[in-house]
Amino acid sequence: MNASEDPARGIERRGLRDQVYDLILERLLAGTIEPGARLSIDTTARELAVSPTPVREAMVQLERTGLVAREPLKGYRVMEPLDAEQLSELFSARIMLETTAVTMAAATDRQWIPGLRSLHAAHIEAGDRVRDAMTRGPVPVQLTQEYFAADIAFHRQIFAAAHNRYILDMYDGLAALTHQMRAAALSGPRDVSEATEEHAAILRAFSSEEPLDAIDAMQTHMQNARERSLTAAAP
Amino acid sequence: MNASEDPARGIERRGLRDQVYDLILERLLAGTIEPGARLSIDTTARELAVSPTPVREAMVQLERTGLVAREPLKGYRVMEPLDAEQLSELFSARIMLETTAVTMAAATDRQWIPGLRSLHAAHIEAGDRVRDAMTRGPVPVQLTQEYFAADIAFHRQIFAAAHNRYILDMYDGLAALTHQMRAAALSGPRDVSEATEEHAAILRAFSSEEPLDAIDAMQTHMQNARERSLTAAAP
DNA sequence: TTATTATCGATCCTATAGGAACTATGCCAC
DNA sequence: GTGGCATAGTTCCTATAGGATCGATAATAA
Repeated sequence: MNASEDPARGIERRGLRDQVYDLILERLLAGTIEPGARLSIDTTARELAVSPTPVREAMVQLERTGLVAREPLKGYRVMEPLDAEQLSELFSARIMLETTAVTMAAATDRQWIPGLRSLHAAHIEAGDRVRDAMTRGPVPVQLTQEYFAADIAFHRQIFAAAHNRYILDMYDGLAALTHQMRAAALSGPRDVSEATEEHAAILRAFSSEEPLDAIDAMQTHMQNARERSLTAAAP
Repeated sequence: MNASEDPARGIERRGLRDQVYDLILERLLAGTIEPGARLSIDTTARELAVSPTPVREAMVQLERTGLVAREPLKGYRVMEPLDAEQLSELFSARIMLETTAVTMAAATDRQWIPGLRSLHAAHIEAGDRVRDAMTRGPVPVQLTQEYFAADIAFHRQIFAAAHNRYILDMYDGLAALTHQMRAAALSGPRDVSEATEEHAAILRAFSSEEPLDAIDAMQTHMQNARERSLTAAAP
């Protein structure tokens, strides 16, 4: 209605479309909506107290993430979780992207490495909180969300350092699916420990005098991550 | 209005959104709209005799192609043509994708090669028509459009043979920019001859007993294409 | 003459209403 | 009992109208 009611919100100026997009994306990544369920346009609009138009725009944008599917004249549906074949293709695509990004990033002046180090520290802290919560029962959704966000931020920093906007966009396009996949694959505290340690190895290689070693470290990380997800997906 | 007027169109069922998307994309790729010009929502809606809502949805979808940019509360603009840095990044991204796709495709059973051969023949025919038109003055827009479409179809077949939907989506996401870039770089009949010959080399390698040679052929093609675009962009 | 401010026009953004299509339920015929 | 058909409900899709914002022009003051 009156978006300028709160002057403290400053220069949001994003329009309703992006806010609706963030809200629905948050719901989808939380996994509370069952796969295959229909995402009604105006039901969602009523729930969020907006008109269907911005919801419709957000849905178009959500198609790009691969989390929802559109059937013309039938509406939107929540995508089913990835099967084994899709999982394999997703990892192949990620390996291609990450390998290229690491190679490009290793050829730069590496001024961005302090930033990567702090992101790594944040990832470790989030991992500690998750492992700590694991000892006391089911892990709250918000903790795992923060953990995955920190993980993605670490990888994304490497892509940003590669200085290629198109490859960065490709990674962002896969980020939502990767997040969803990992949420389904996170099985125990060992996954967290292994992931943070592999990240540390990548960081060490970048900081060393042989930054090209980061390529091998990243490929090791990817292969281990693939195995971790496969063992979790096929019980 | 009444989309069911023609019963022979069968089960299109695409809704207005995709039709509007195709129309605007066609206009953008034709290059008749000057860069930086504003794409008014309801002006476009009036021109196409539809309501602003499907136009708005098509615009969201067009953002993904990189041909239009959105400024919240200010509308959409036609993107400026790619500068040298963006051009370099685009080629780096394409080389990554094409190299990976060729490697994957070479490892398959290669039943798709007859299809690639016919696409190559169509590409040659379209190239002949363009070169023929070049001798008689300015080339009609439709001919160059068909030529680029045949070129993209050739590459896309290789991506389809790689059997990775995510990498295929990445290629599709770059296709519009590639098309636009090539339209600005097409300078003379030599470009057409070289491109078709390089495609022929890729096809020969795929058909040979050493399909992995197609990787080298593709990389040669990419590097030559990069040089052709650079010489055309910097007169 | 220059800088600031107020006003006007155009456009985007949002909300509401009506028509069209799809899904599901119930009925009838075989 | 089963298959086909008609009808009702729900939802998507499109169109129109009103409020808010941005950019530009013109007028005024220094």
